[in-house]
Amino acid sequence: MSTIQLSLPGGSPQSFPKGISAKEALEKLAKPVRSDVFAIKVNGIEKDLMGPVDTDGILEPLTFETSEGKEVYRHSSTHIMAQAVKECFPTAQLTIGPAIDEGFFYDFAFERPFTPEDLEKIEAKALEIIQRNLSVSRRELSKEEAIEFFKHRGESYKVELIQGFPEGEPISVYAQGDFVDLCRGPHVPSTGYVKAFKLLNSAGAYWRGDERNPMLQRIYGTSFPSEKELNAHLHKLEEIKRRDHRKLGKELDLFSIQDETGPGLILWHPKGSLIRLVIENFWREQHVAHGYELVYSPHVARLDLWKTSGHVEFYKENMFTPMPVEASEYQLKPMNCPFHIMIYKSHLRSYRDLPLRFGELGTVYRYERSGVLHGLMRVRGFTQDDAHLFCAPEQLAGEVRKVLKFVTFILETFGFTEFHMFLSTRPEKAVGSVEQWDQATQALESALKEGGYPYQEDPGEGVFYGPKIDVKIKDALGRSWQCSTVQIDFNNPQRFGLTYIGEDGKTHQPIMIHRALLGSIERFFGILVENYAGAFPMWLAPVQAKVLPISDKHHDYATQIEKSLRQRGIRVERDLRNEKIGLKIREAEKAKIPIMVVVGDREAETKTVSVRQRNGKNLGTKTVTELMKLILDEIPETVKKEAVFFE
RNA sequence: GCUGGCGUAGCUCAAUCGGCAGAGCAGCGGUUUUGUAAACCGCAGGUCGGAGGUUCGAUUCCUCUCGCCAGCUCCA
Repeated sequence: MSTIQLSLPGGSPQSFPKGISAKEALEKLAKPVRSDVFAIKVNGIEKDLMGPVDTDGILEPLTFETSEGKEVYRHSSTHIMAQAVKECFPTAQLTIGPAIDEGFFYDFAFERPFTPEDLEKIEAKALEIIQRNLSVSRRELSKEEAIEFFKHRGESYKVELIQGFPEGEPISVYAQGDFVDLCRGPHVPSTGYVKAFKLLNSAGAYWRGDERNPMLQRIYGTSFPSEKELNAHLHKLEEIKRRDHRKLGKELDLFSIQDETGPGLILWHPKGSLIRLVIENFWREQHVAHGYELVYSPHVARLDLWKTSGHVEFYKENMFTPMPVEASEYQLKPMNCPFHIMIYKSHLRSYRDLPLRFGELGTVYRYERSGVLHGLMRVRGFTQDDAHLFCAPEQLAGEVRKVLKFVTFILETFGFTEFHMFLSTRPEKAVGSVEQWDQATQALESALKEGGYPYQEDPGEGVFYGPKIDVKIKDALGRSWQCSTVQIDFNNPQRFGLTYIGEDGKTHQPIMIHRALLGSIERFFGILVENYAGAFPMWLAPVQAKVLPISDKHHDYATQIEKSLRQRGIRVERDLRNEKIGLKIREAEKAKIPIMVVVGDREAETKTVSVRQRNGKNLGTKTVTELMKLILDEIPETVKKEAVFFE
């Protein structure tokens, strides 16, 4: 019998008989083997723990702590769910069921949607299957055998999947009890390895994601190695619900979307508008300080403009229907770029003028299918914090570098400190030469590298007119949101015939950069609401302090305090209602006002105030000067007045 | 757009297996003059999302329609 050499990462190799199970080998190499190991990587390839090892190699045990391990665990979990569905509803057909970020799903072809009662039944059955601790085994079949096997079982979707597989390669199936599923694997050794299991919800999903295909019934679930971790996850889901900007937007009276107005169209109420105003003021000041020129453009324009820009050709499905005006047609703008281009074109430009940076908080309207609208996150009318930079090719990398620095500065001010950058390269359907793409992609890459930003490449995810960098931020709950985007465009300069006169006296074509930092003001605002759970930091809080007199004897003093704070530019309100202090505090607390200023006899006599924070902390007695300092100190320097400038 | 669920007072939610629709909070009027998350009493408030249909009678059953929610797809 031949032997093989196996080792742990960084460990010394030992000899084993060829075909030994990974588990046995591991038991000899690592003492003791952790009980939560349920799969293995052999030379970097994920394998079953019970499977044979045939080659020399390094064994890396997999647990739930690794992302690969998590995937295996959830994948096994979804098989358990699928088995439960088949046991409860034998006529349901299997389709696909992958692990996803925080759990798993499985799509079934079934004659009707699953009800919440069905889910309970399925979950109970799944727990029973876990109890049974069925061992999970792998088998390989030829393509023909596999087709025959699943045909026999009435699994026509599986047959369709297998028919799409390459010829000649063996096809693996996994079995646990009577349940057999087509699967690449690996899986946990037995169903009992899944400890905490929960089904979450069900909804329709198209076969292969195509709406022309039949609708399947998708069930979502999640699983963890312990009840404790599962509960923590369920709490997080509750927290997400609690922070939902649609709910908080109503409670805090920030905005509304009304049927009579139209879906996807936002009405900004005074408190929400105030926050927006603070955001926009900050944005404008910083743009001016960073060498941008602010512009304004109309909401509609001749359809011809959108033909020139290529939007009619490439973006039609997202545009509102054009409207006839006199002899021509006008289009509600889905983007701002053509206007900024027209401003560029209004003069003959010299290389000395470049780079030109036109910025605008430009409101655009896009037709979105009704089913995709979602609060402030996905709407039909929104304001982009847009800018278009026109530069010479050699300035490209430098401009991108500056934009990235600007992006992180702005987002950090809003309290986001974790960024993930993505570089998207040439898609299949693209304009421009491969050389142009390479050059632009290199400019983006070098800006990322020079800035020291780690990034991930998204091959083929660029826009048709050029490569781009997307920046995603992480919020307080660890969710990521894409806000900023920096896109290079060599298409539009060409379409619009943009030029500048170079040092050589000849005509050259500038390169355009489209960029947004916050993305959409509506969406970014929604993200802020959820990130802060409605408790905005001092500089954004629509009401920064509320003066609460104990009784109407103290109204004059309260009014006086209010006036002093207002004079220092603090956004302050007072509550002169004939109510007890407890109620006034409760309501100020619910409105998430950062500072409550309680004034009664004691304060009026000593010319002081009693200060309470919205977190319930009582800061005790302060002078008005101390109170003002307290509030103003909480406002970041960069948003106070002067903008910080950096190169 | 598609599949499923939902739509009752400003808000959060009851009820009616077809028979004049109910509570808390908010609002208004009064009493109370209050010390760090809800004082008390009273009043008012709804063509039950909209349009048709079935019925002696529809908020309830049926059809269509609008909107919302969860997904699919798409995306700032």
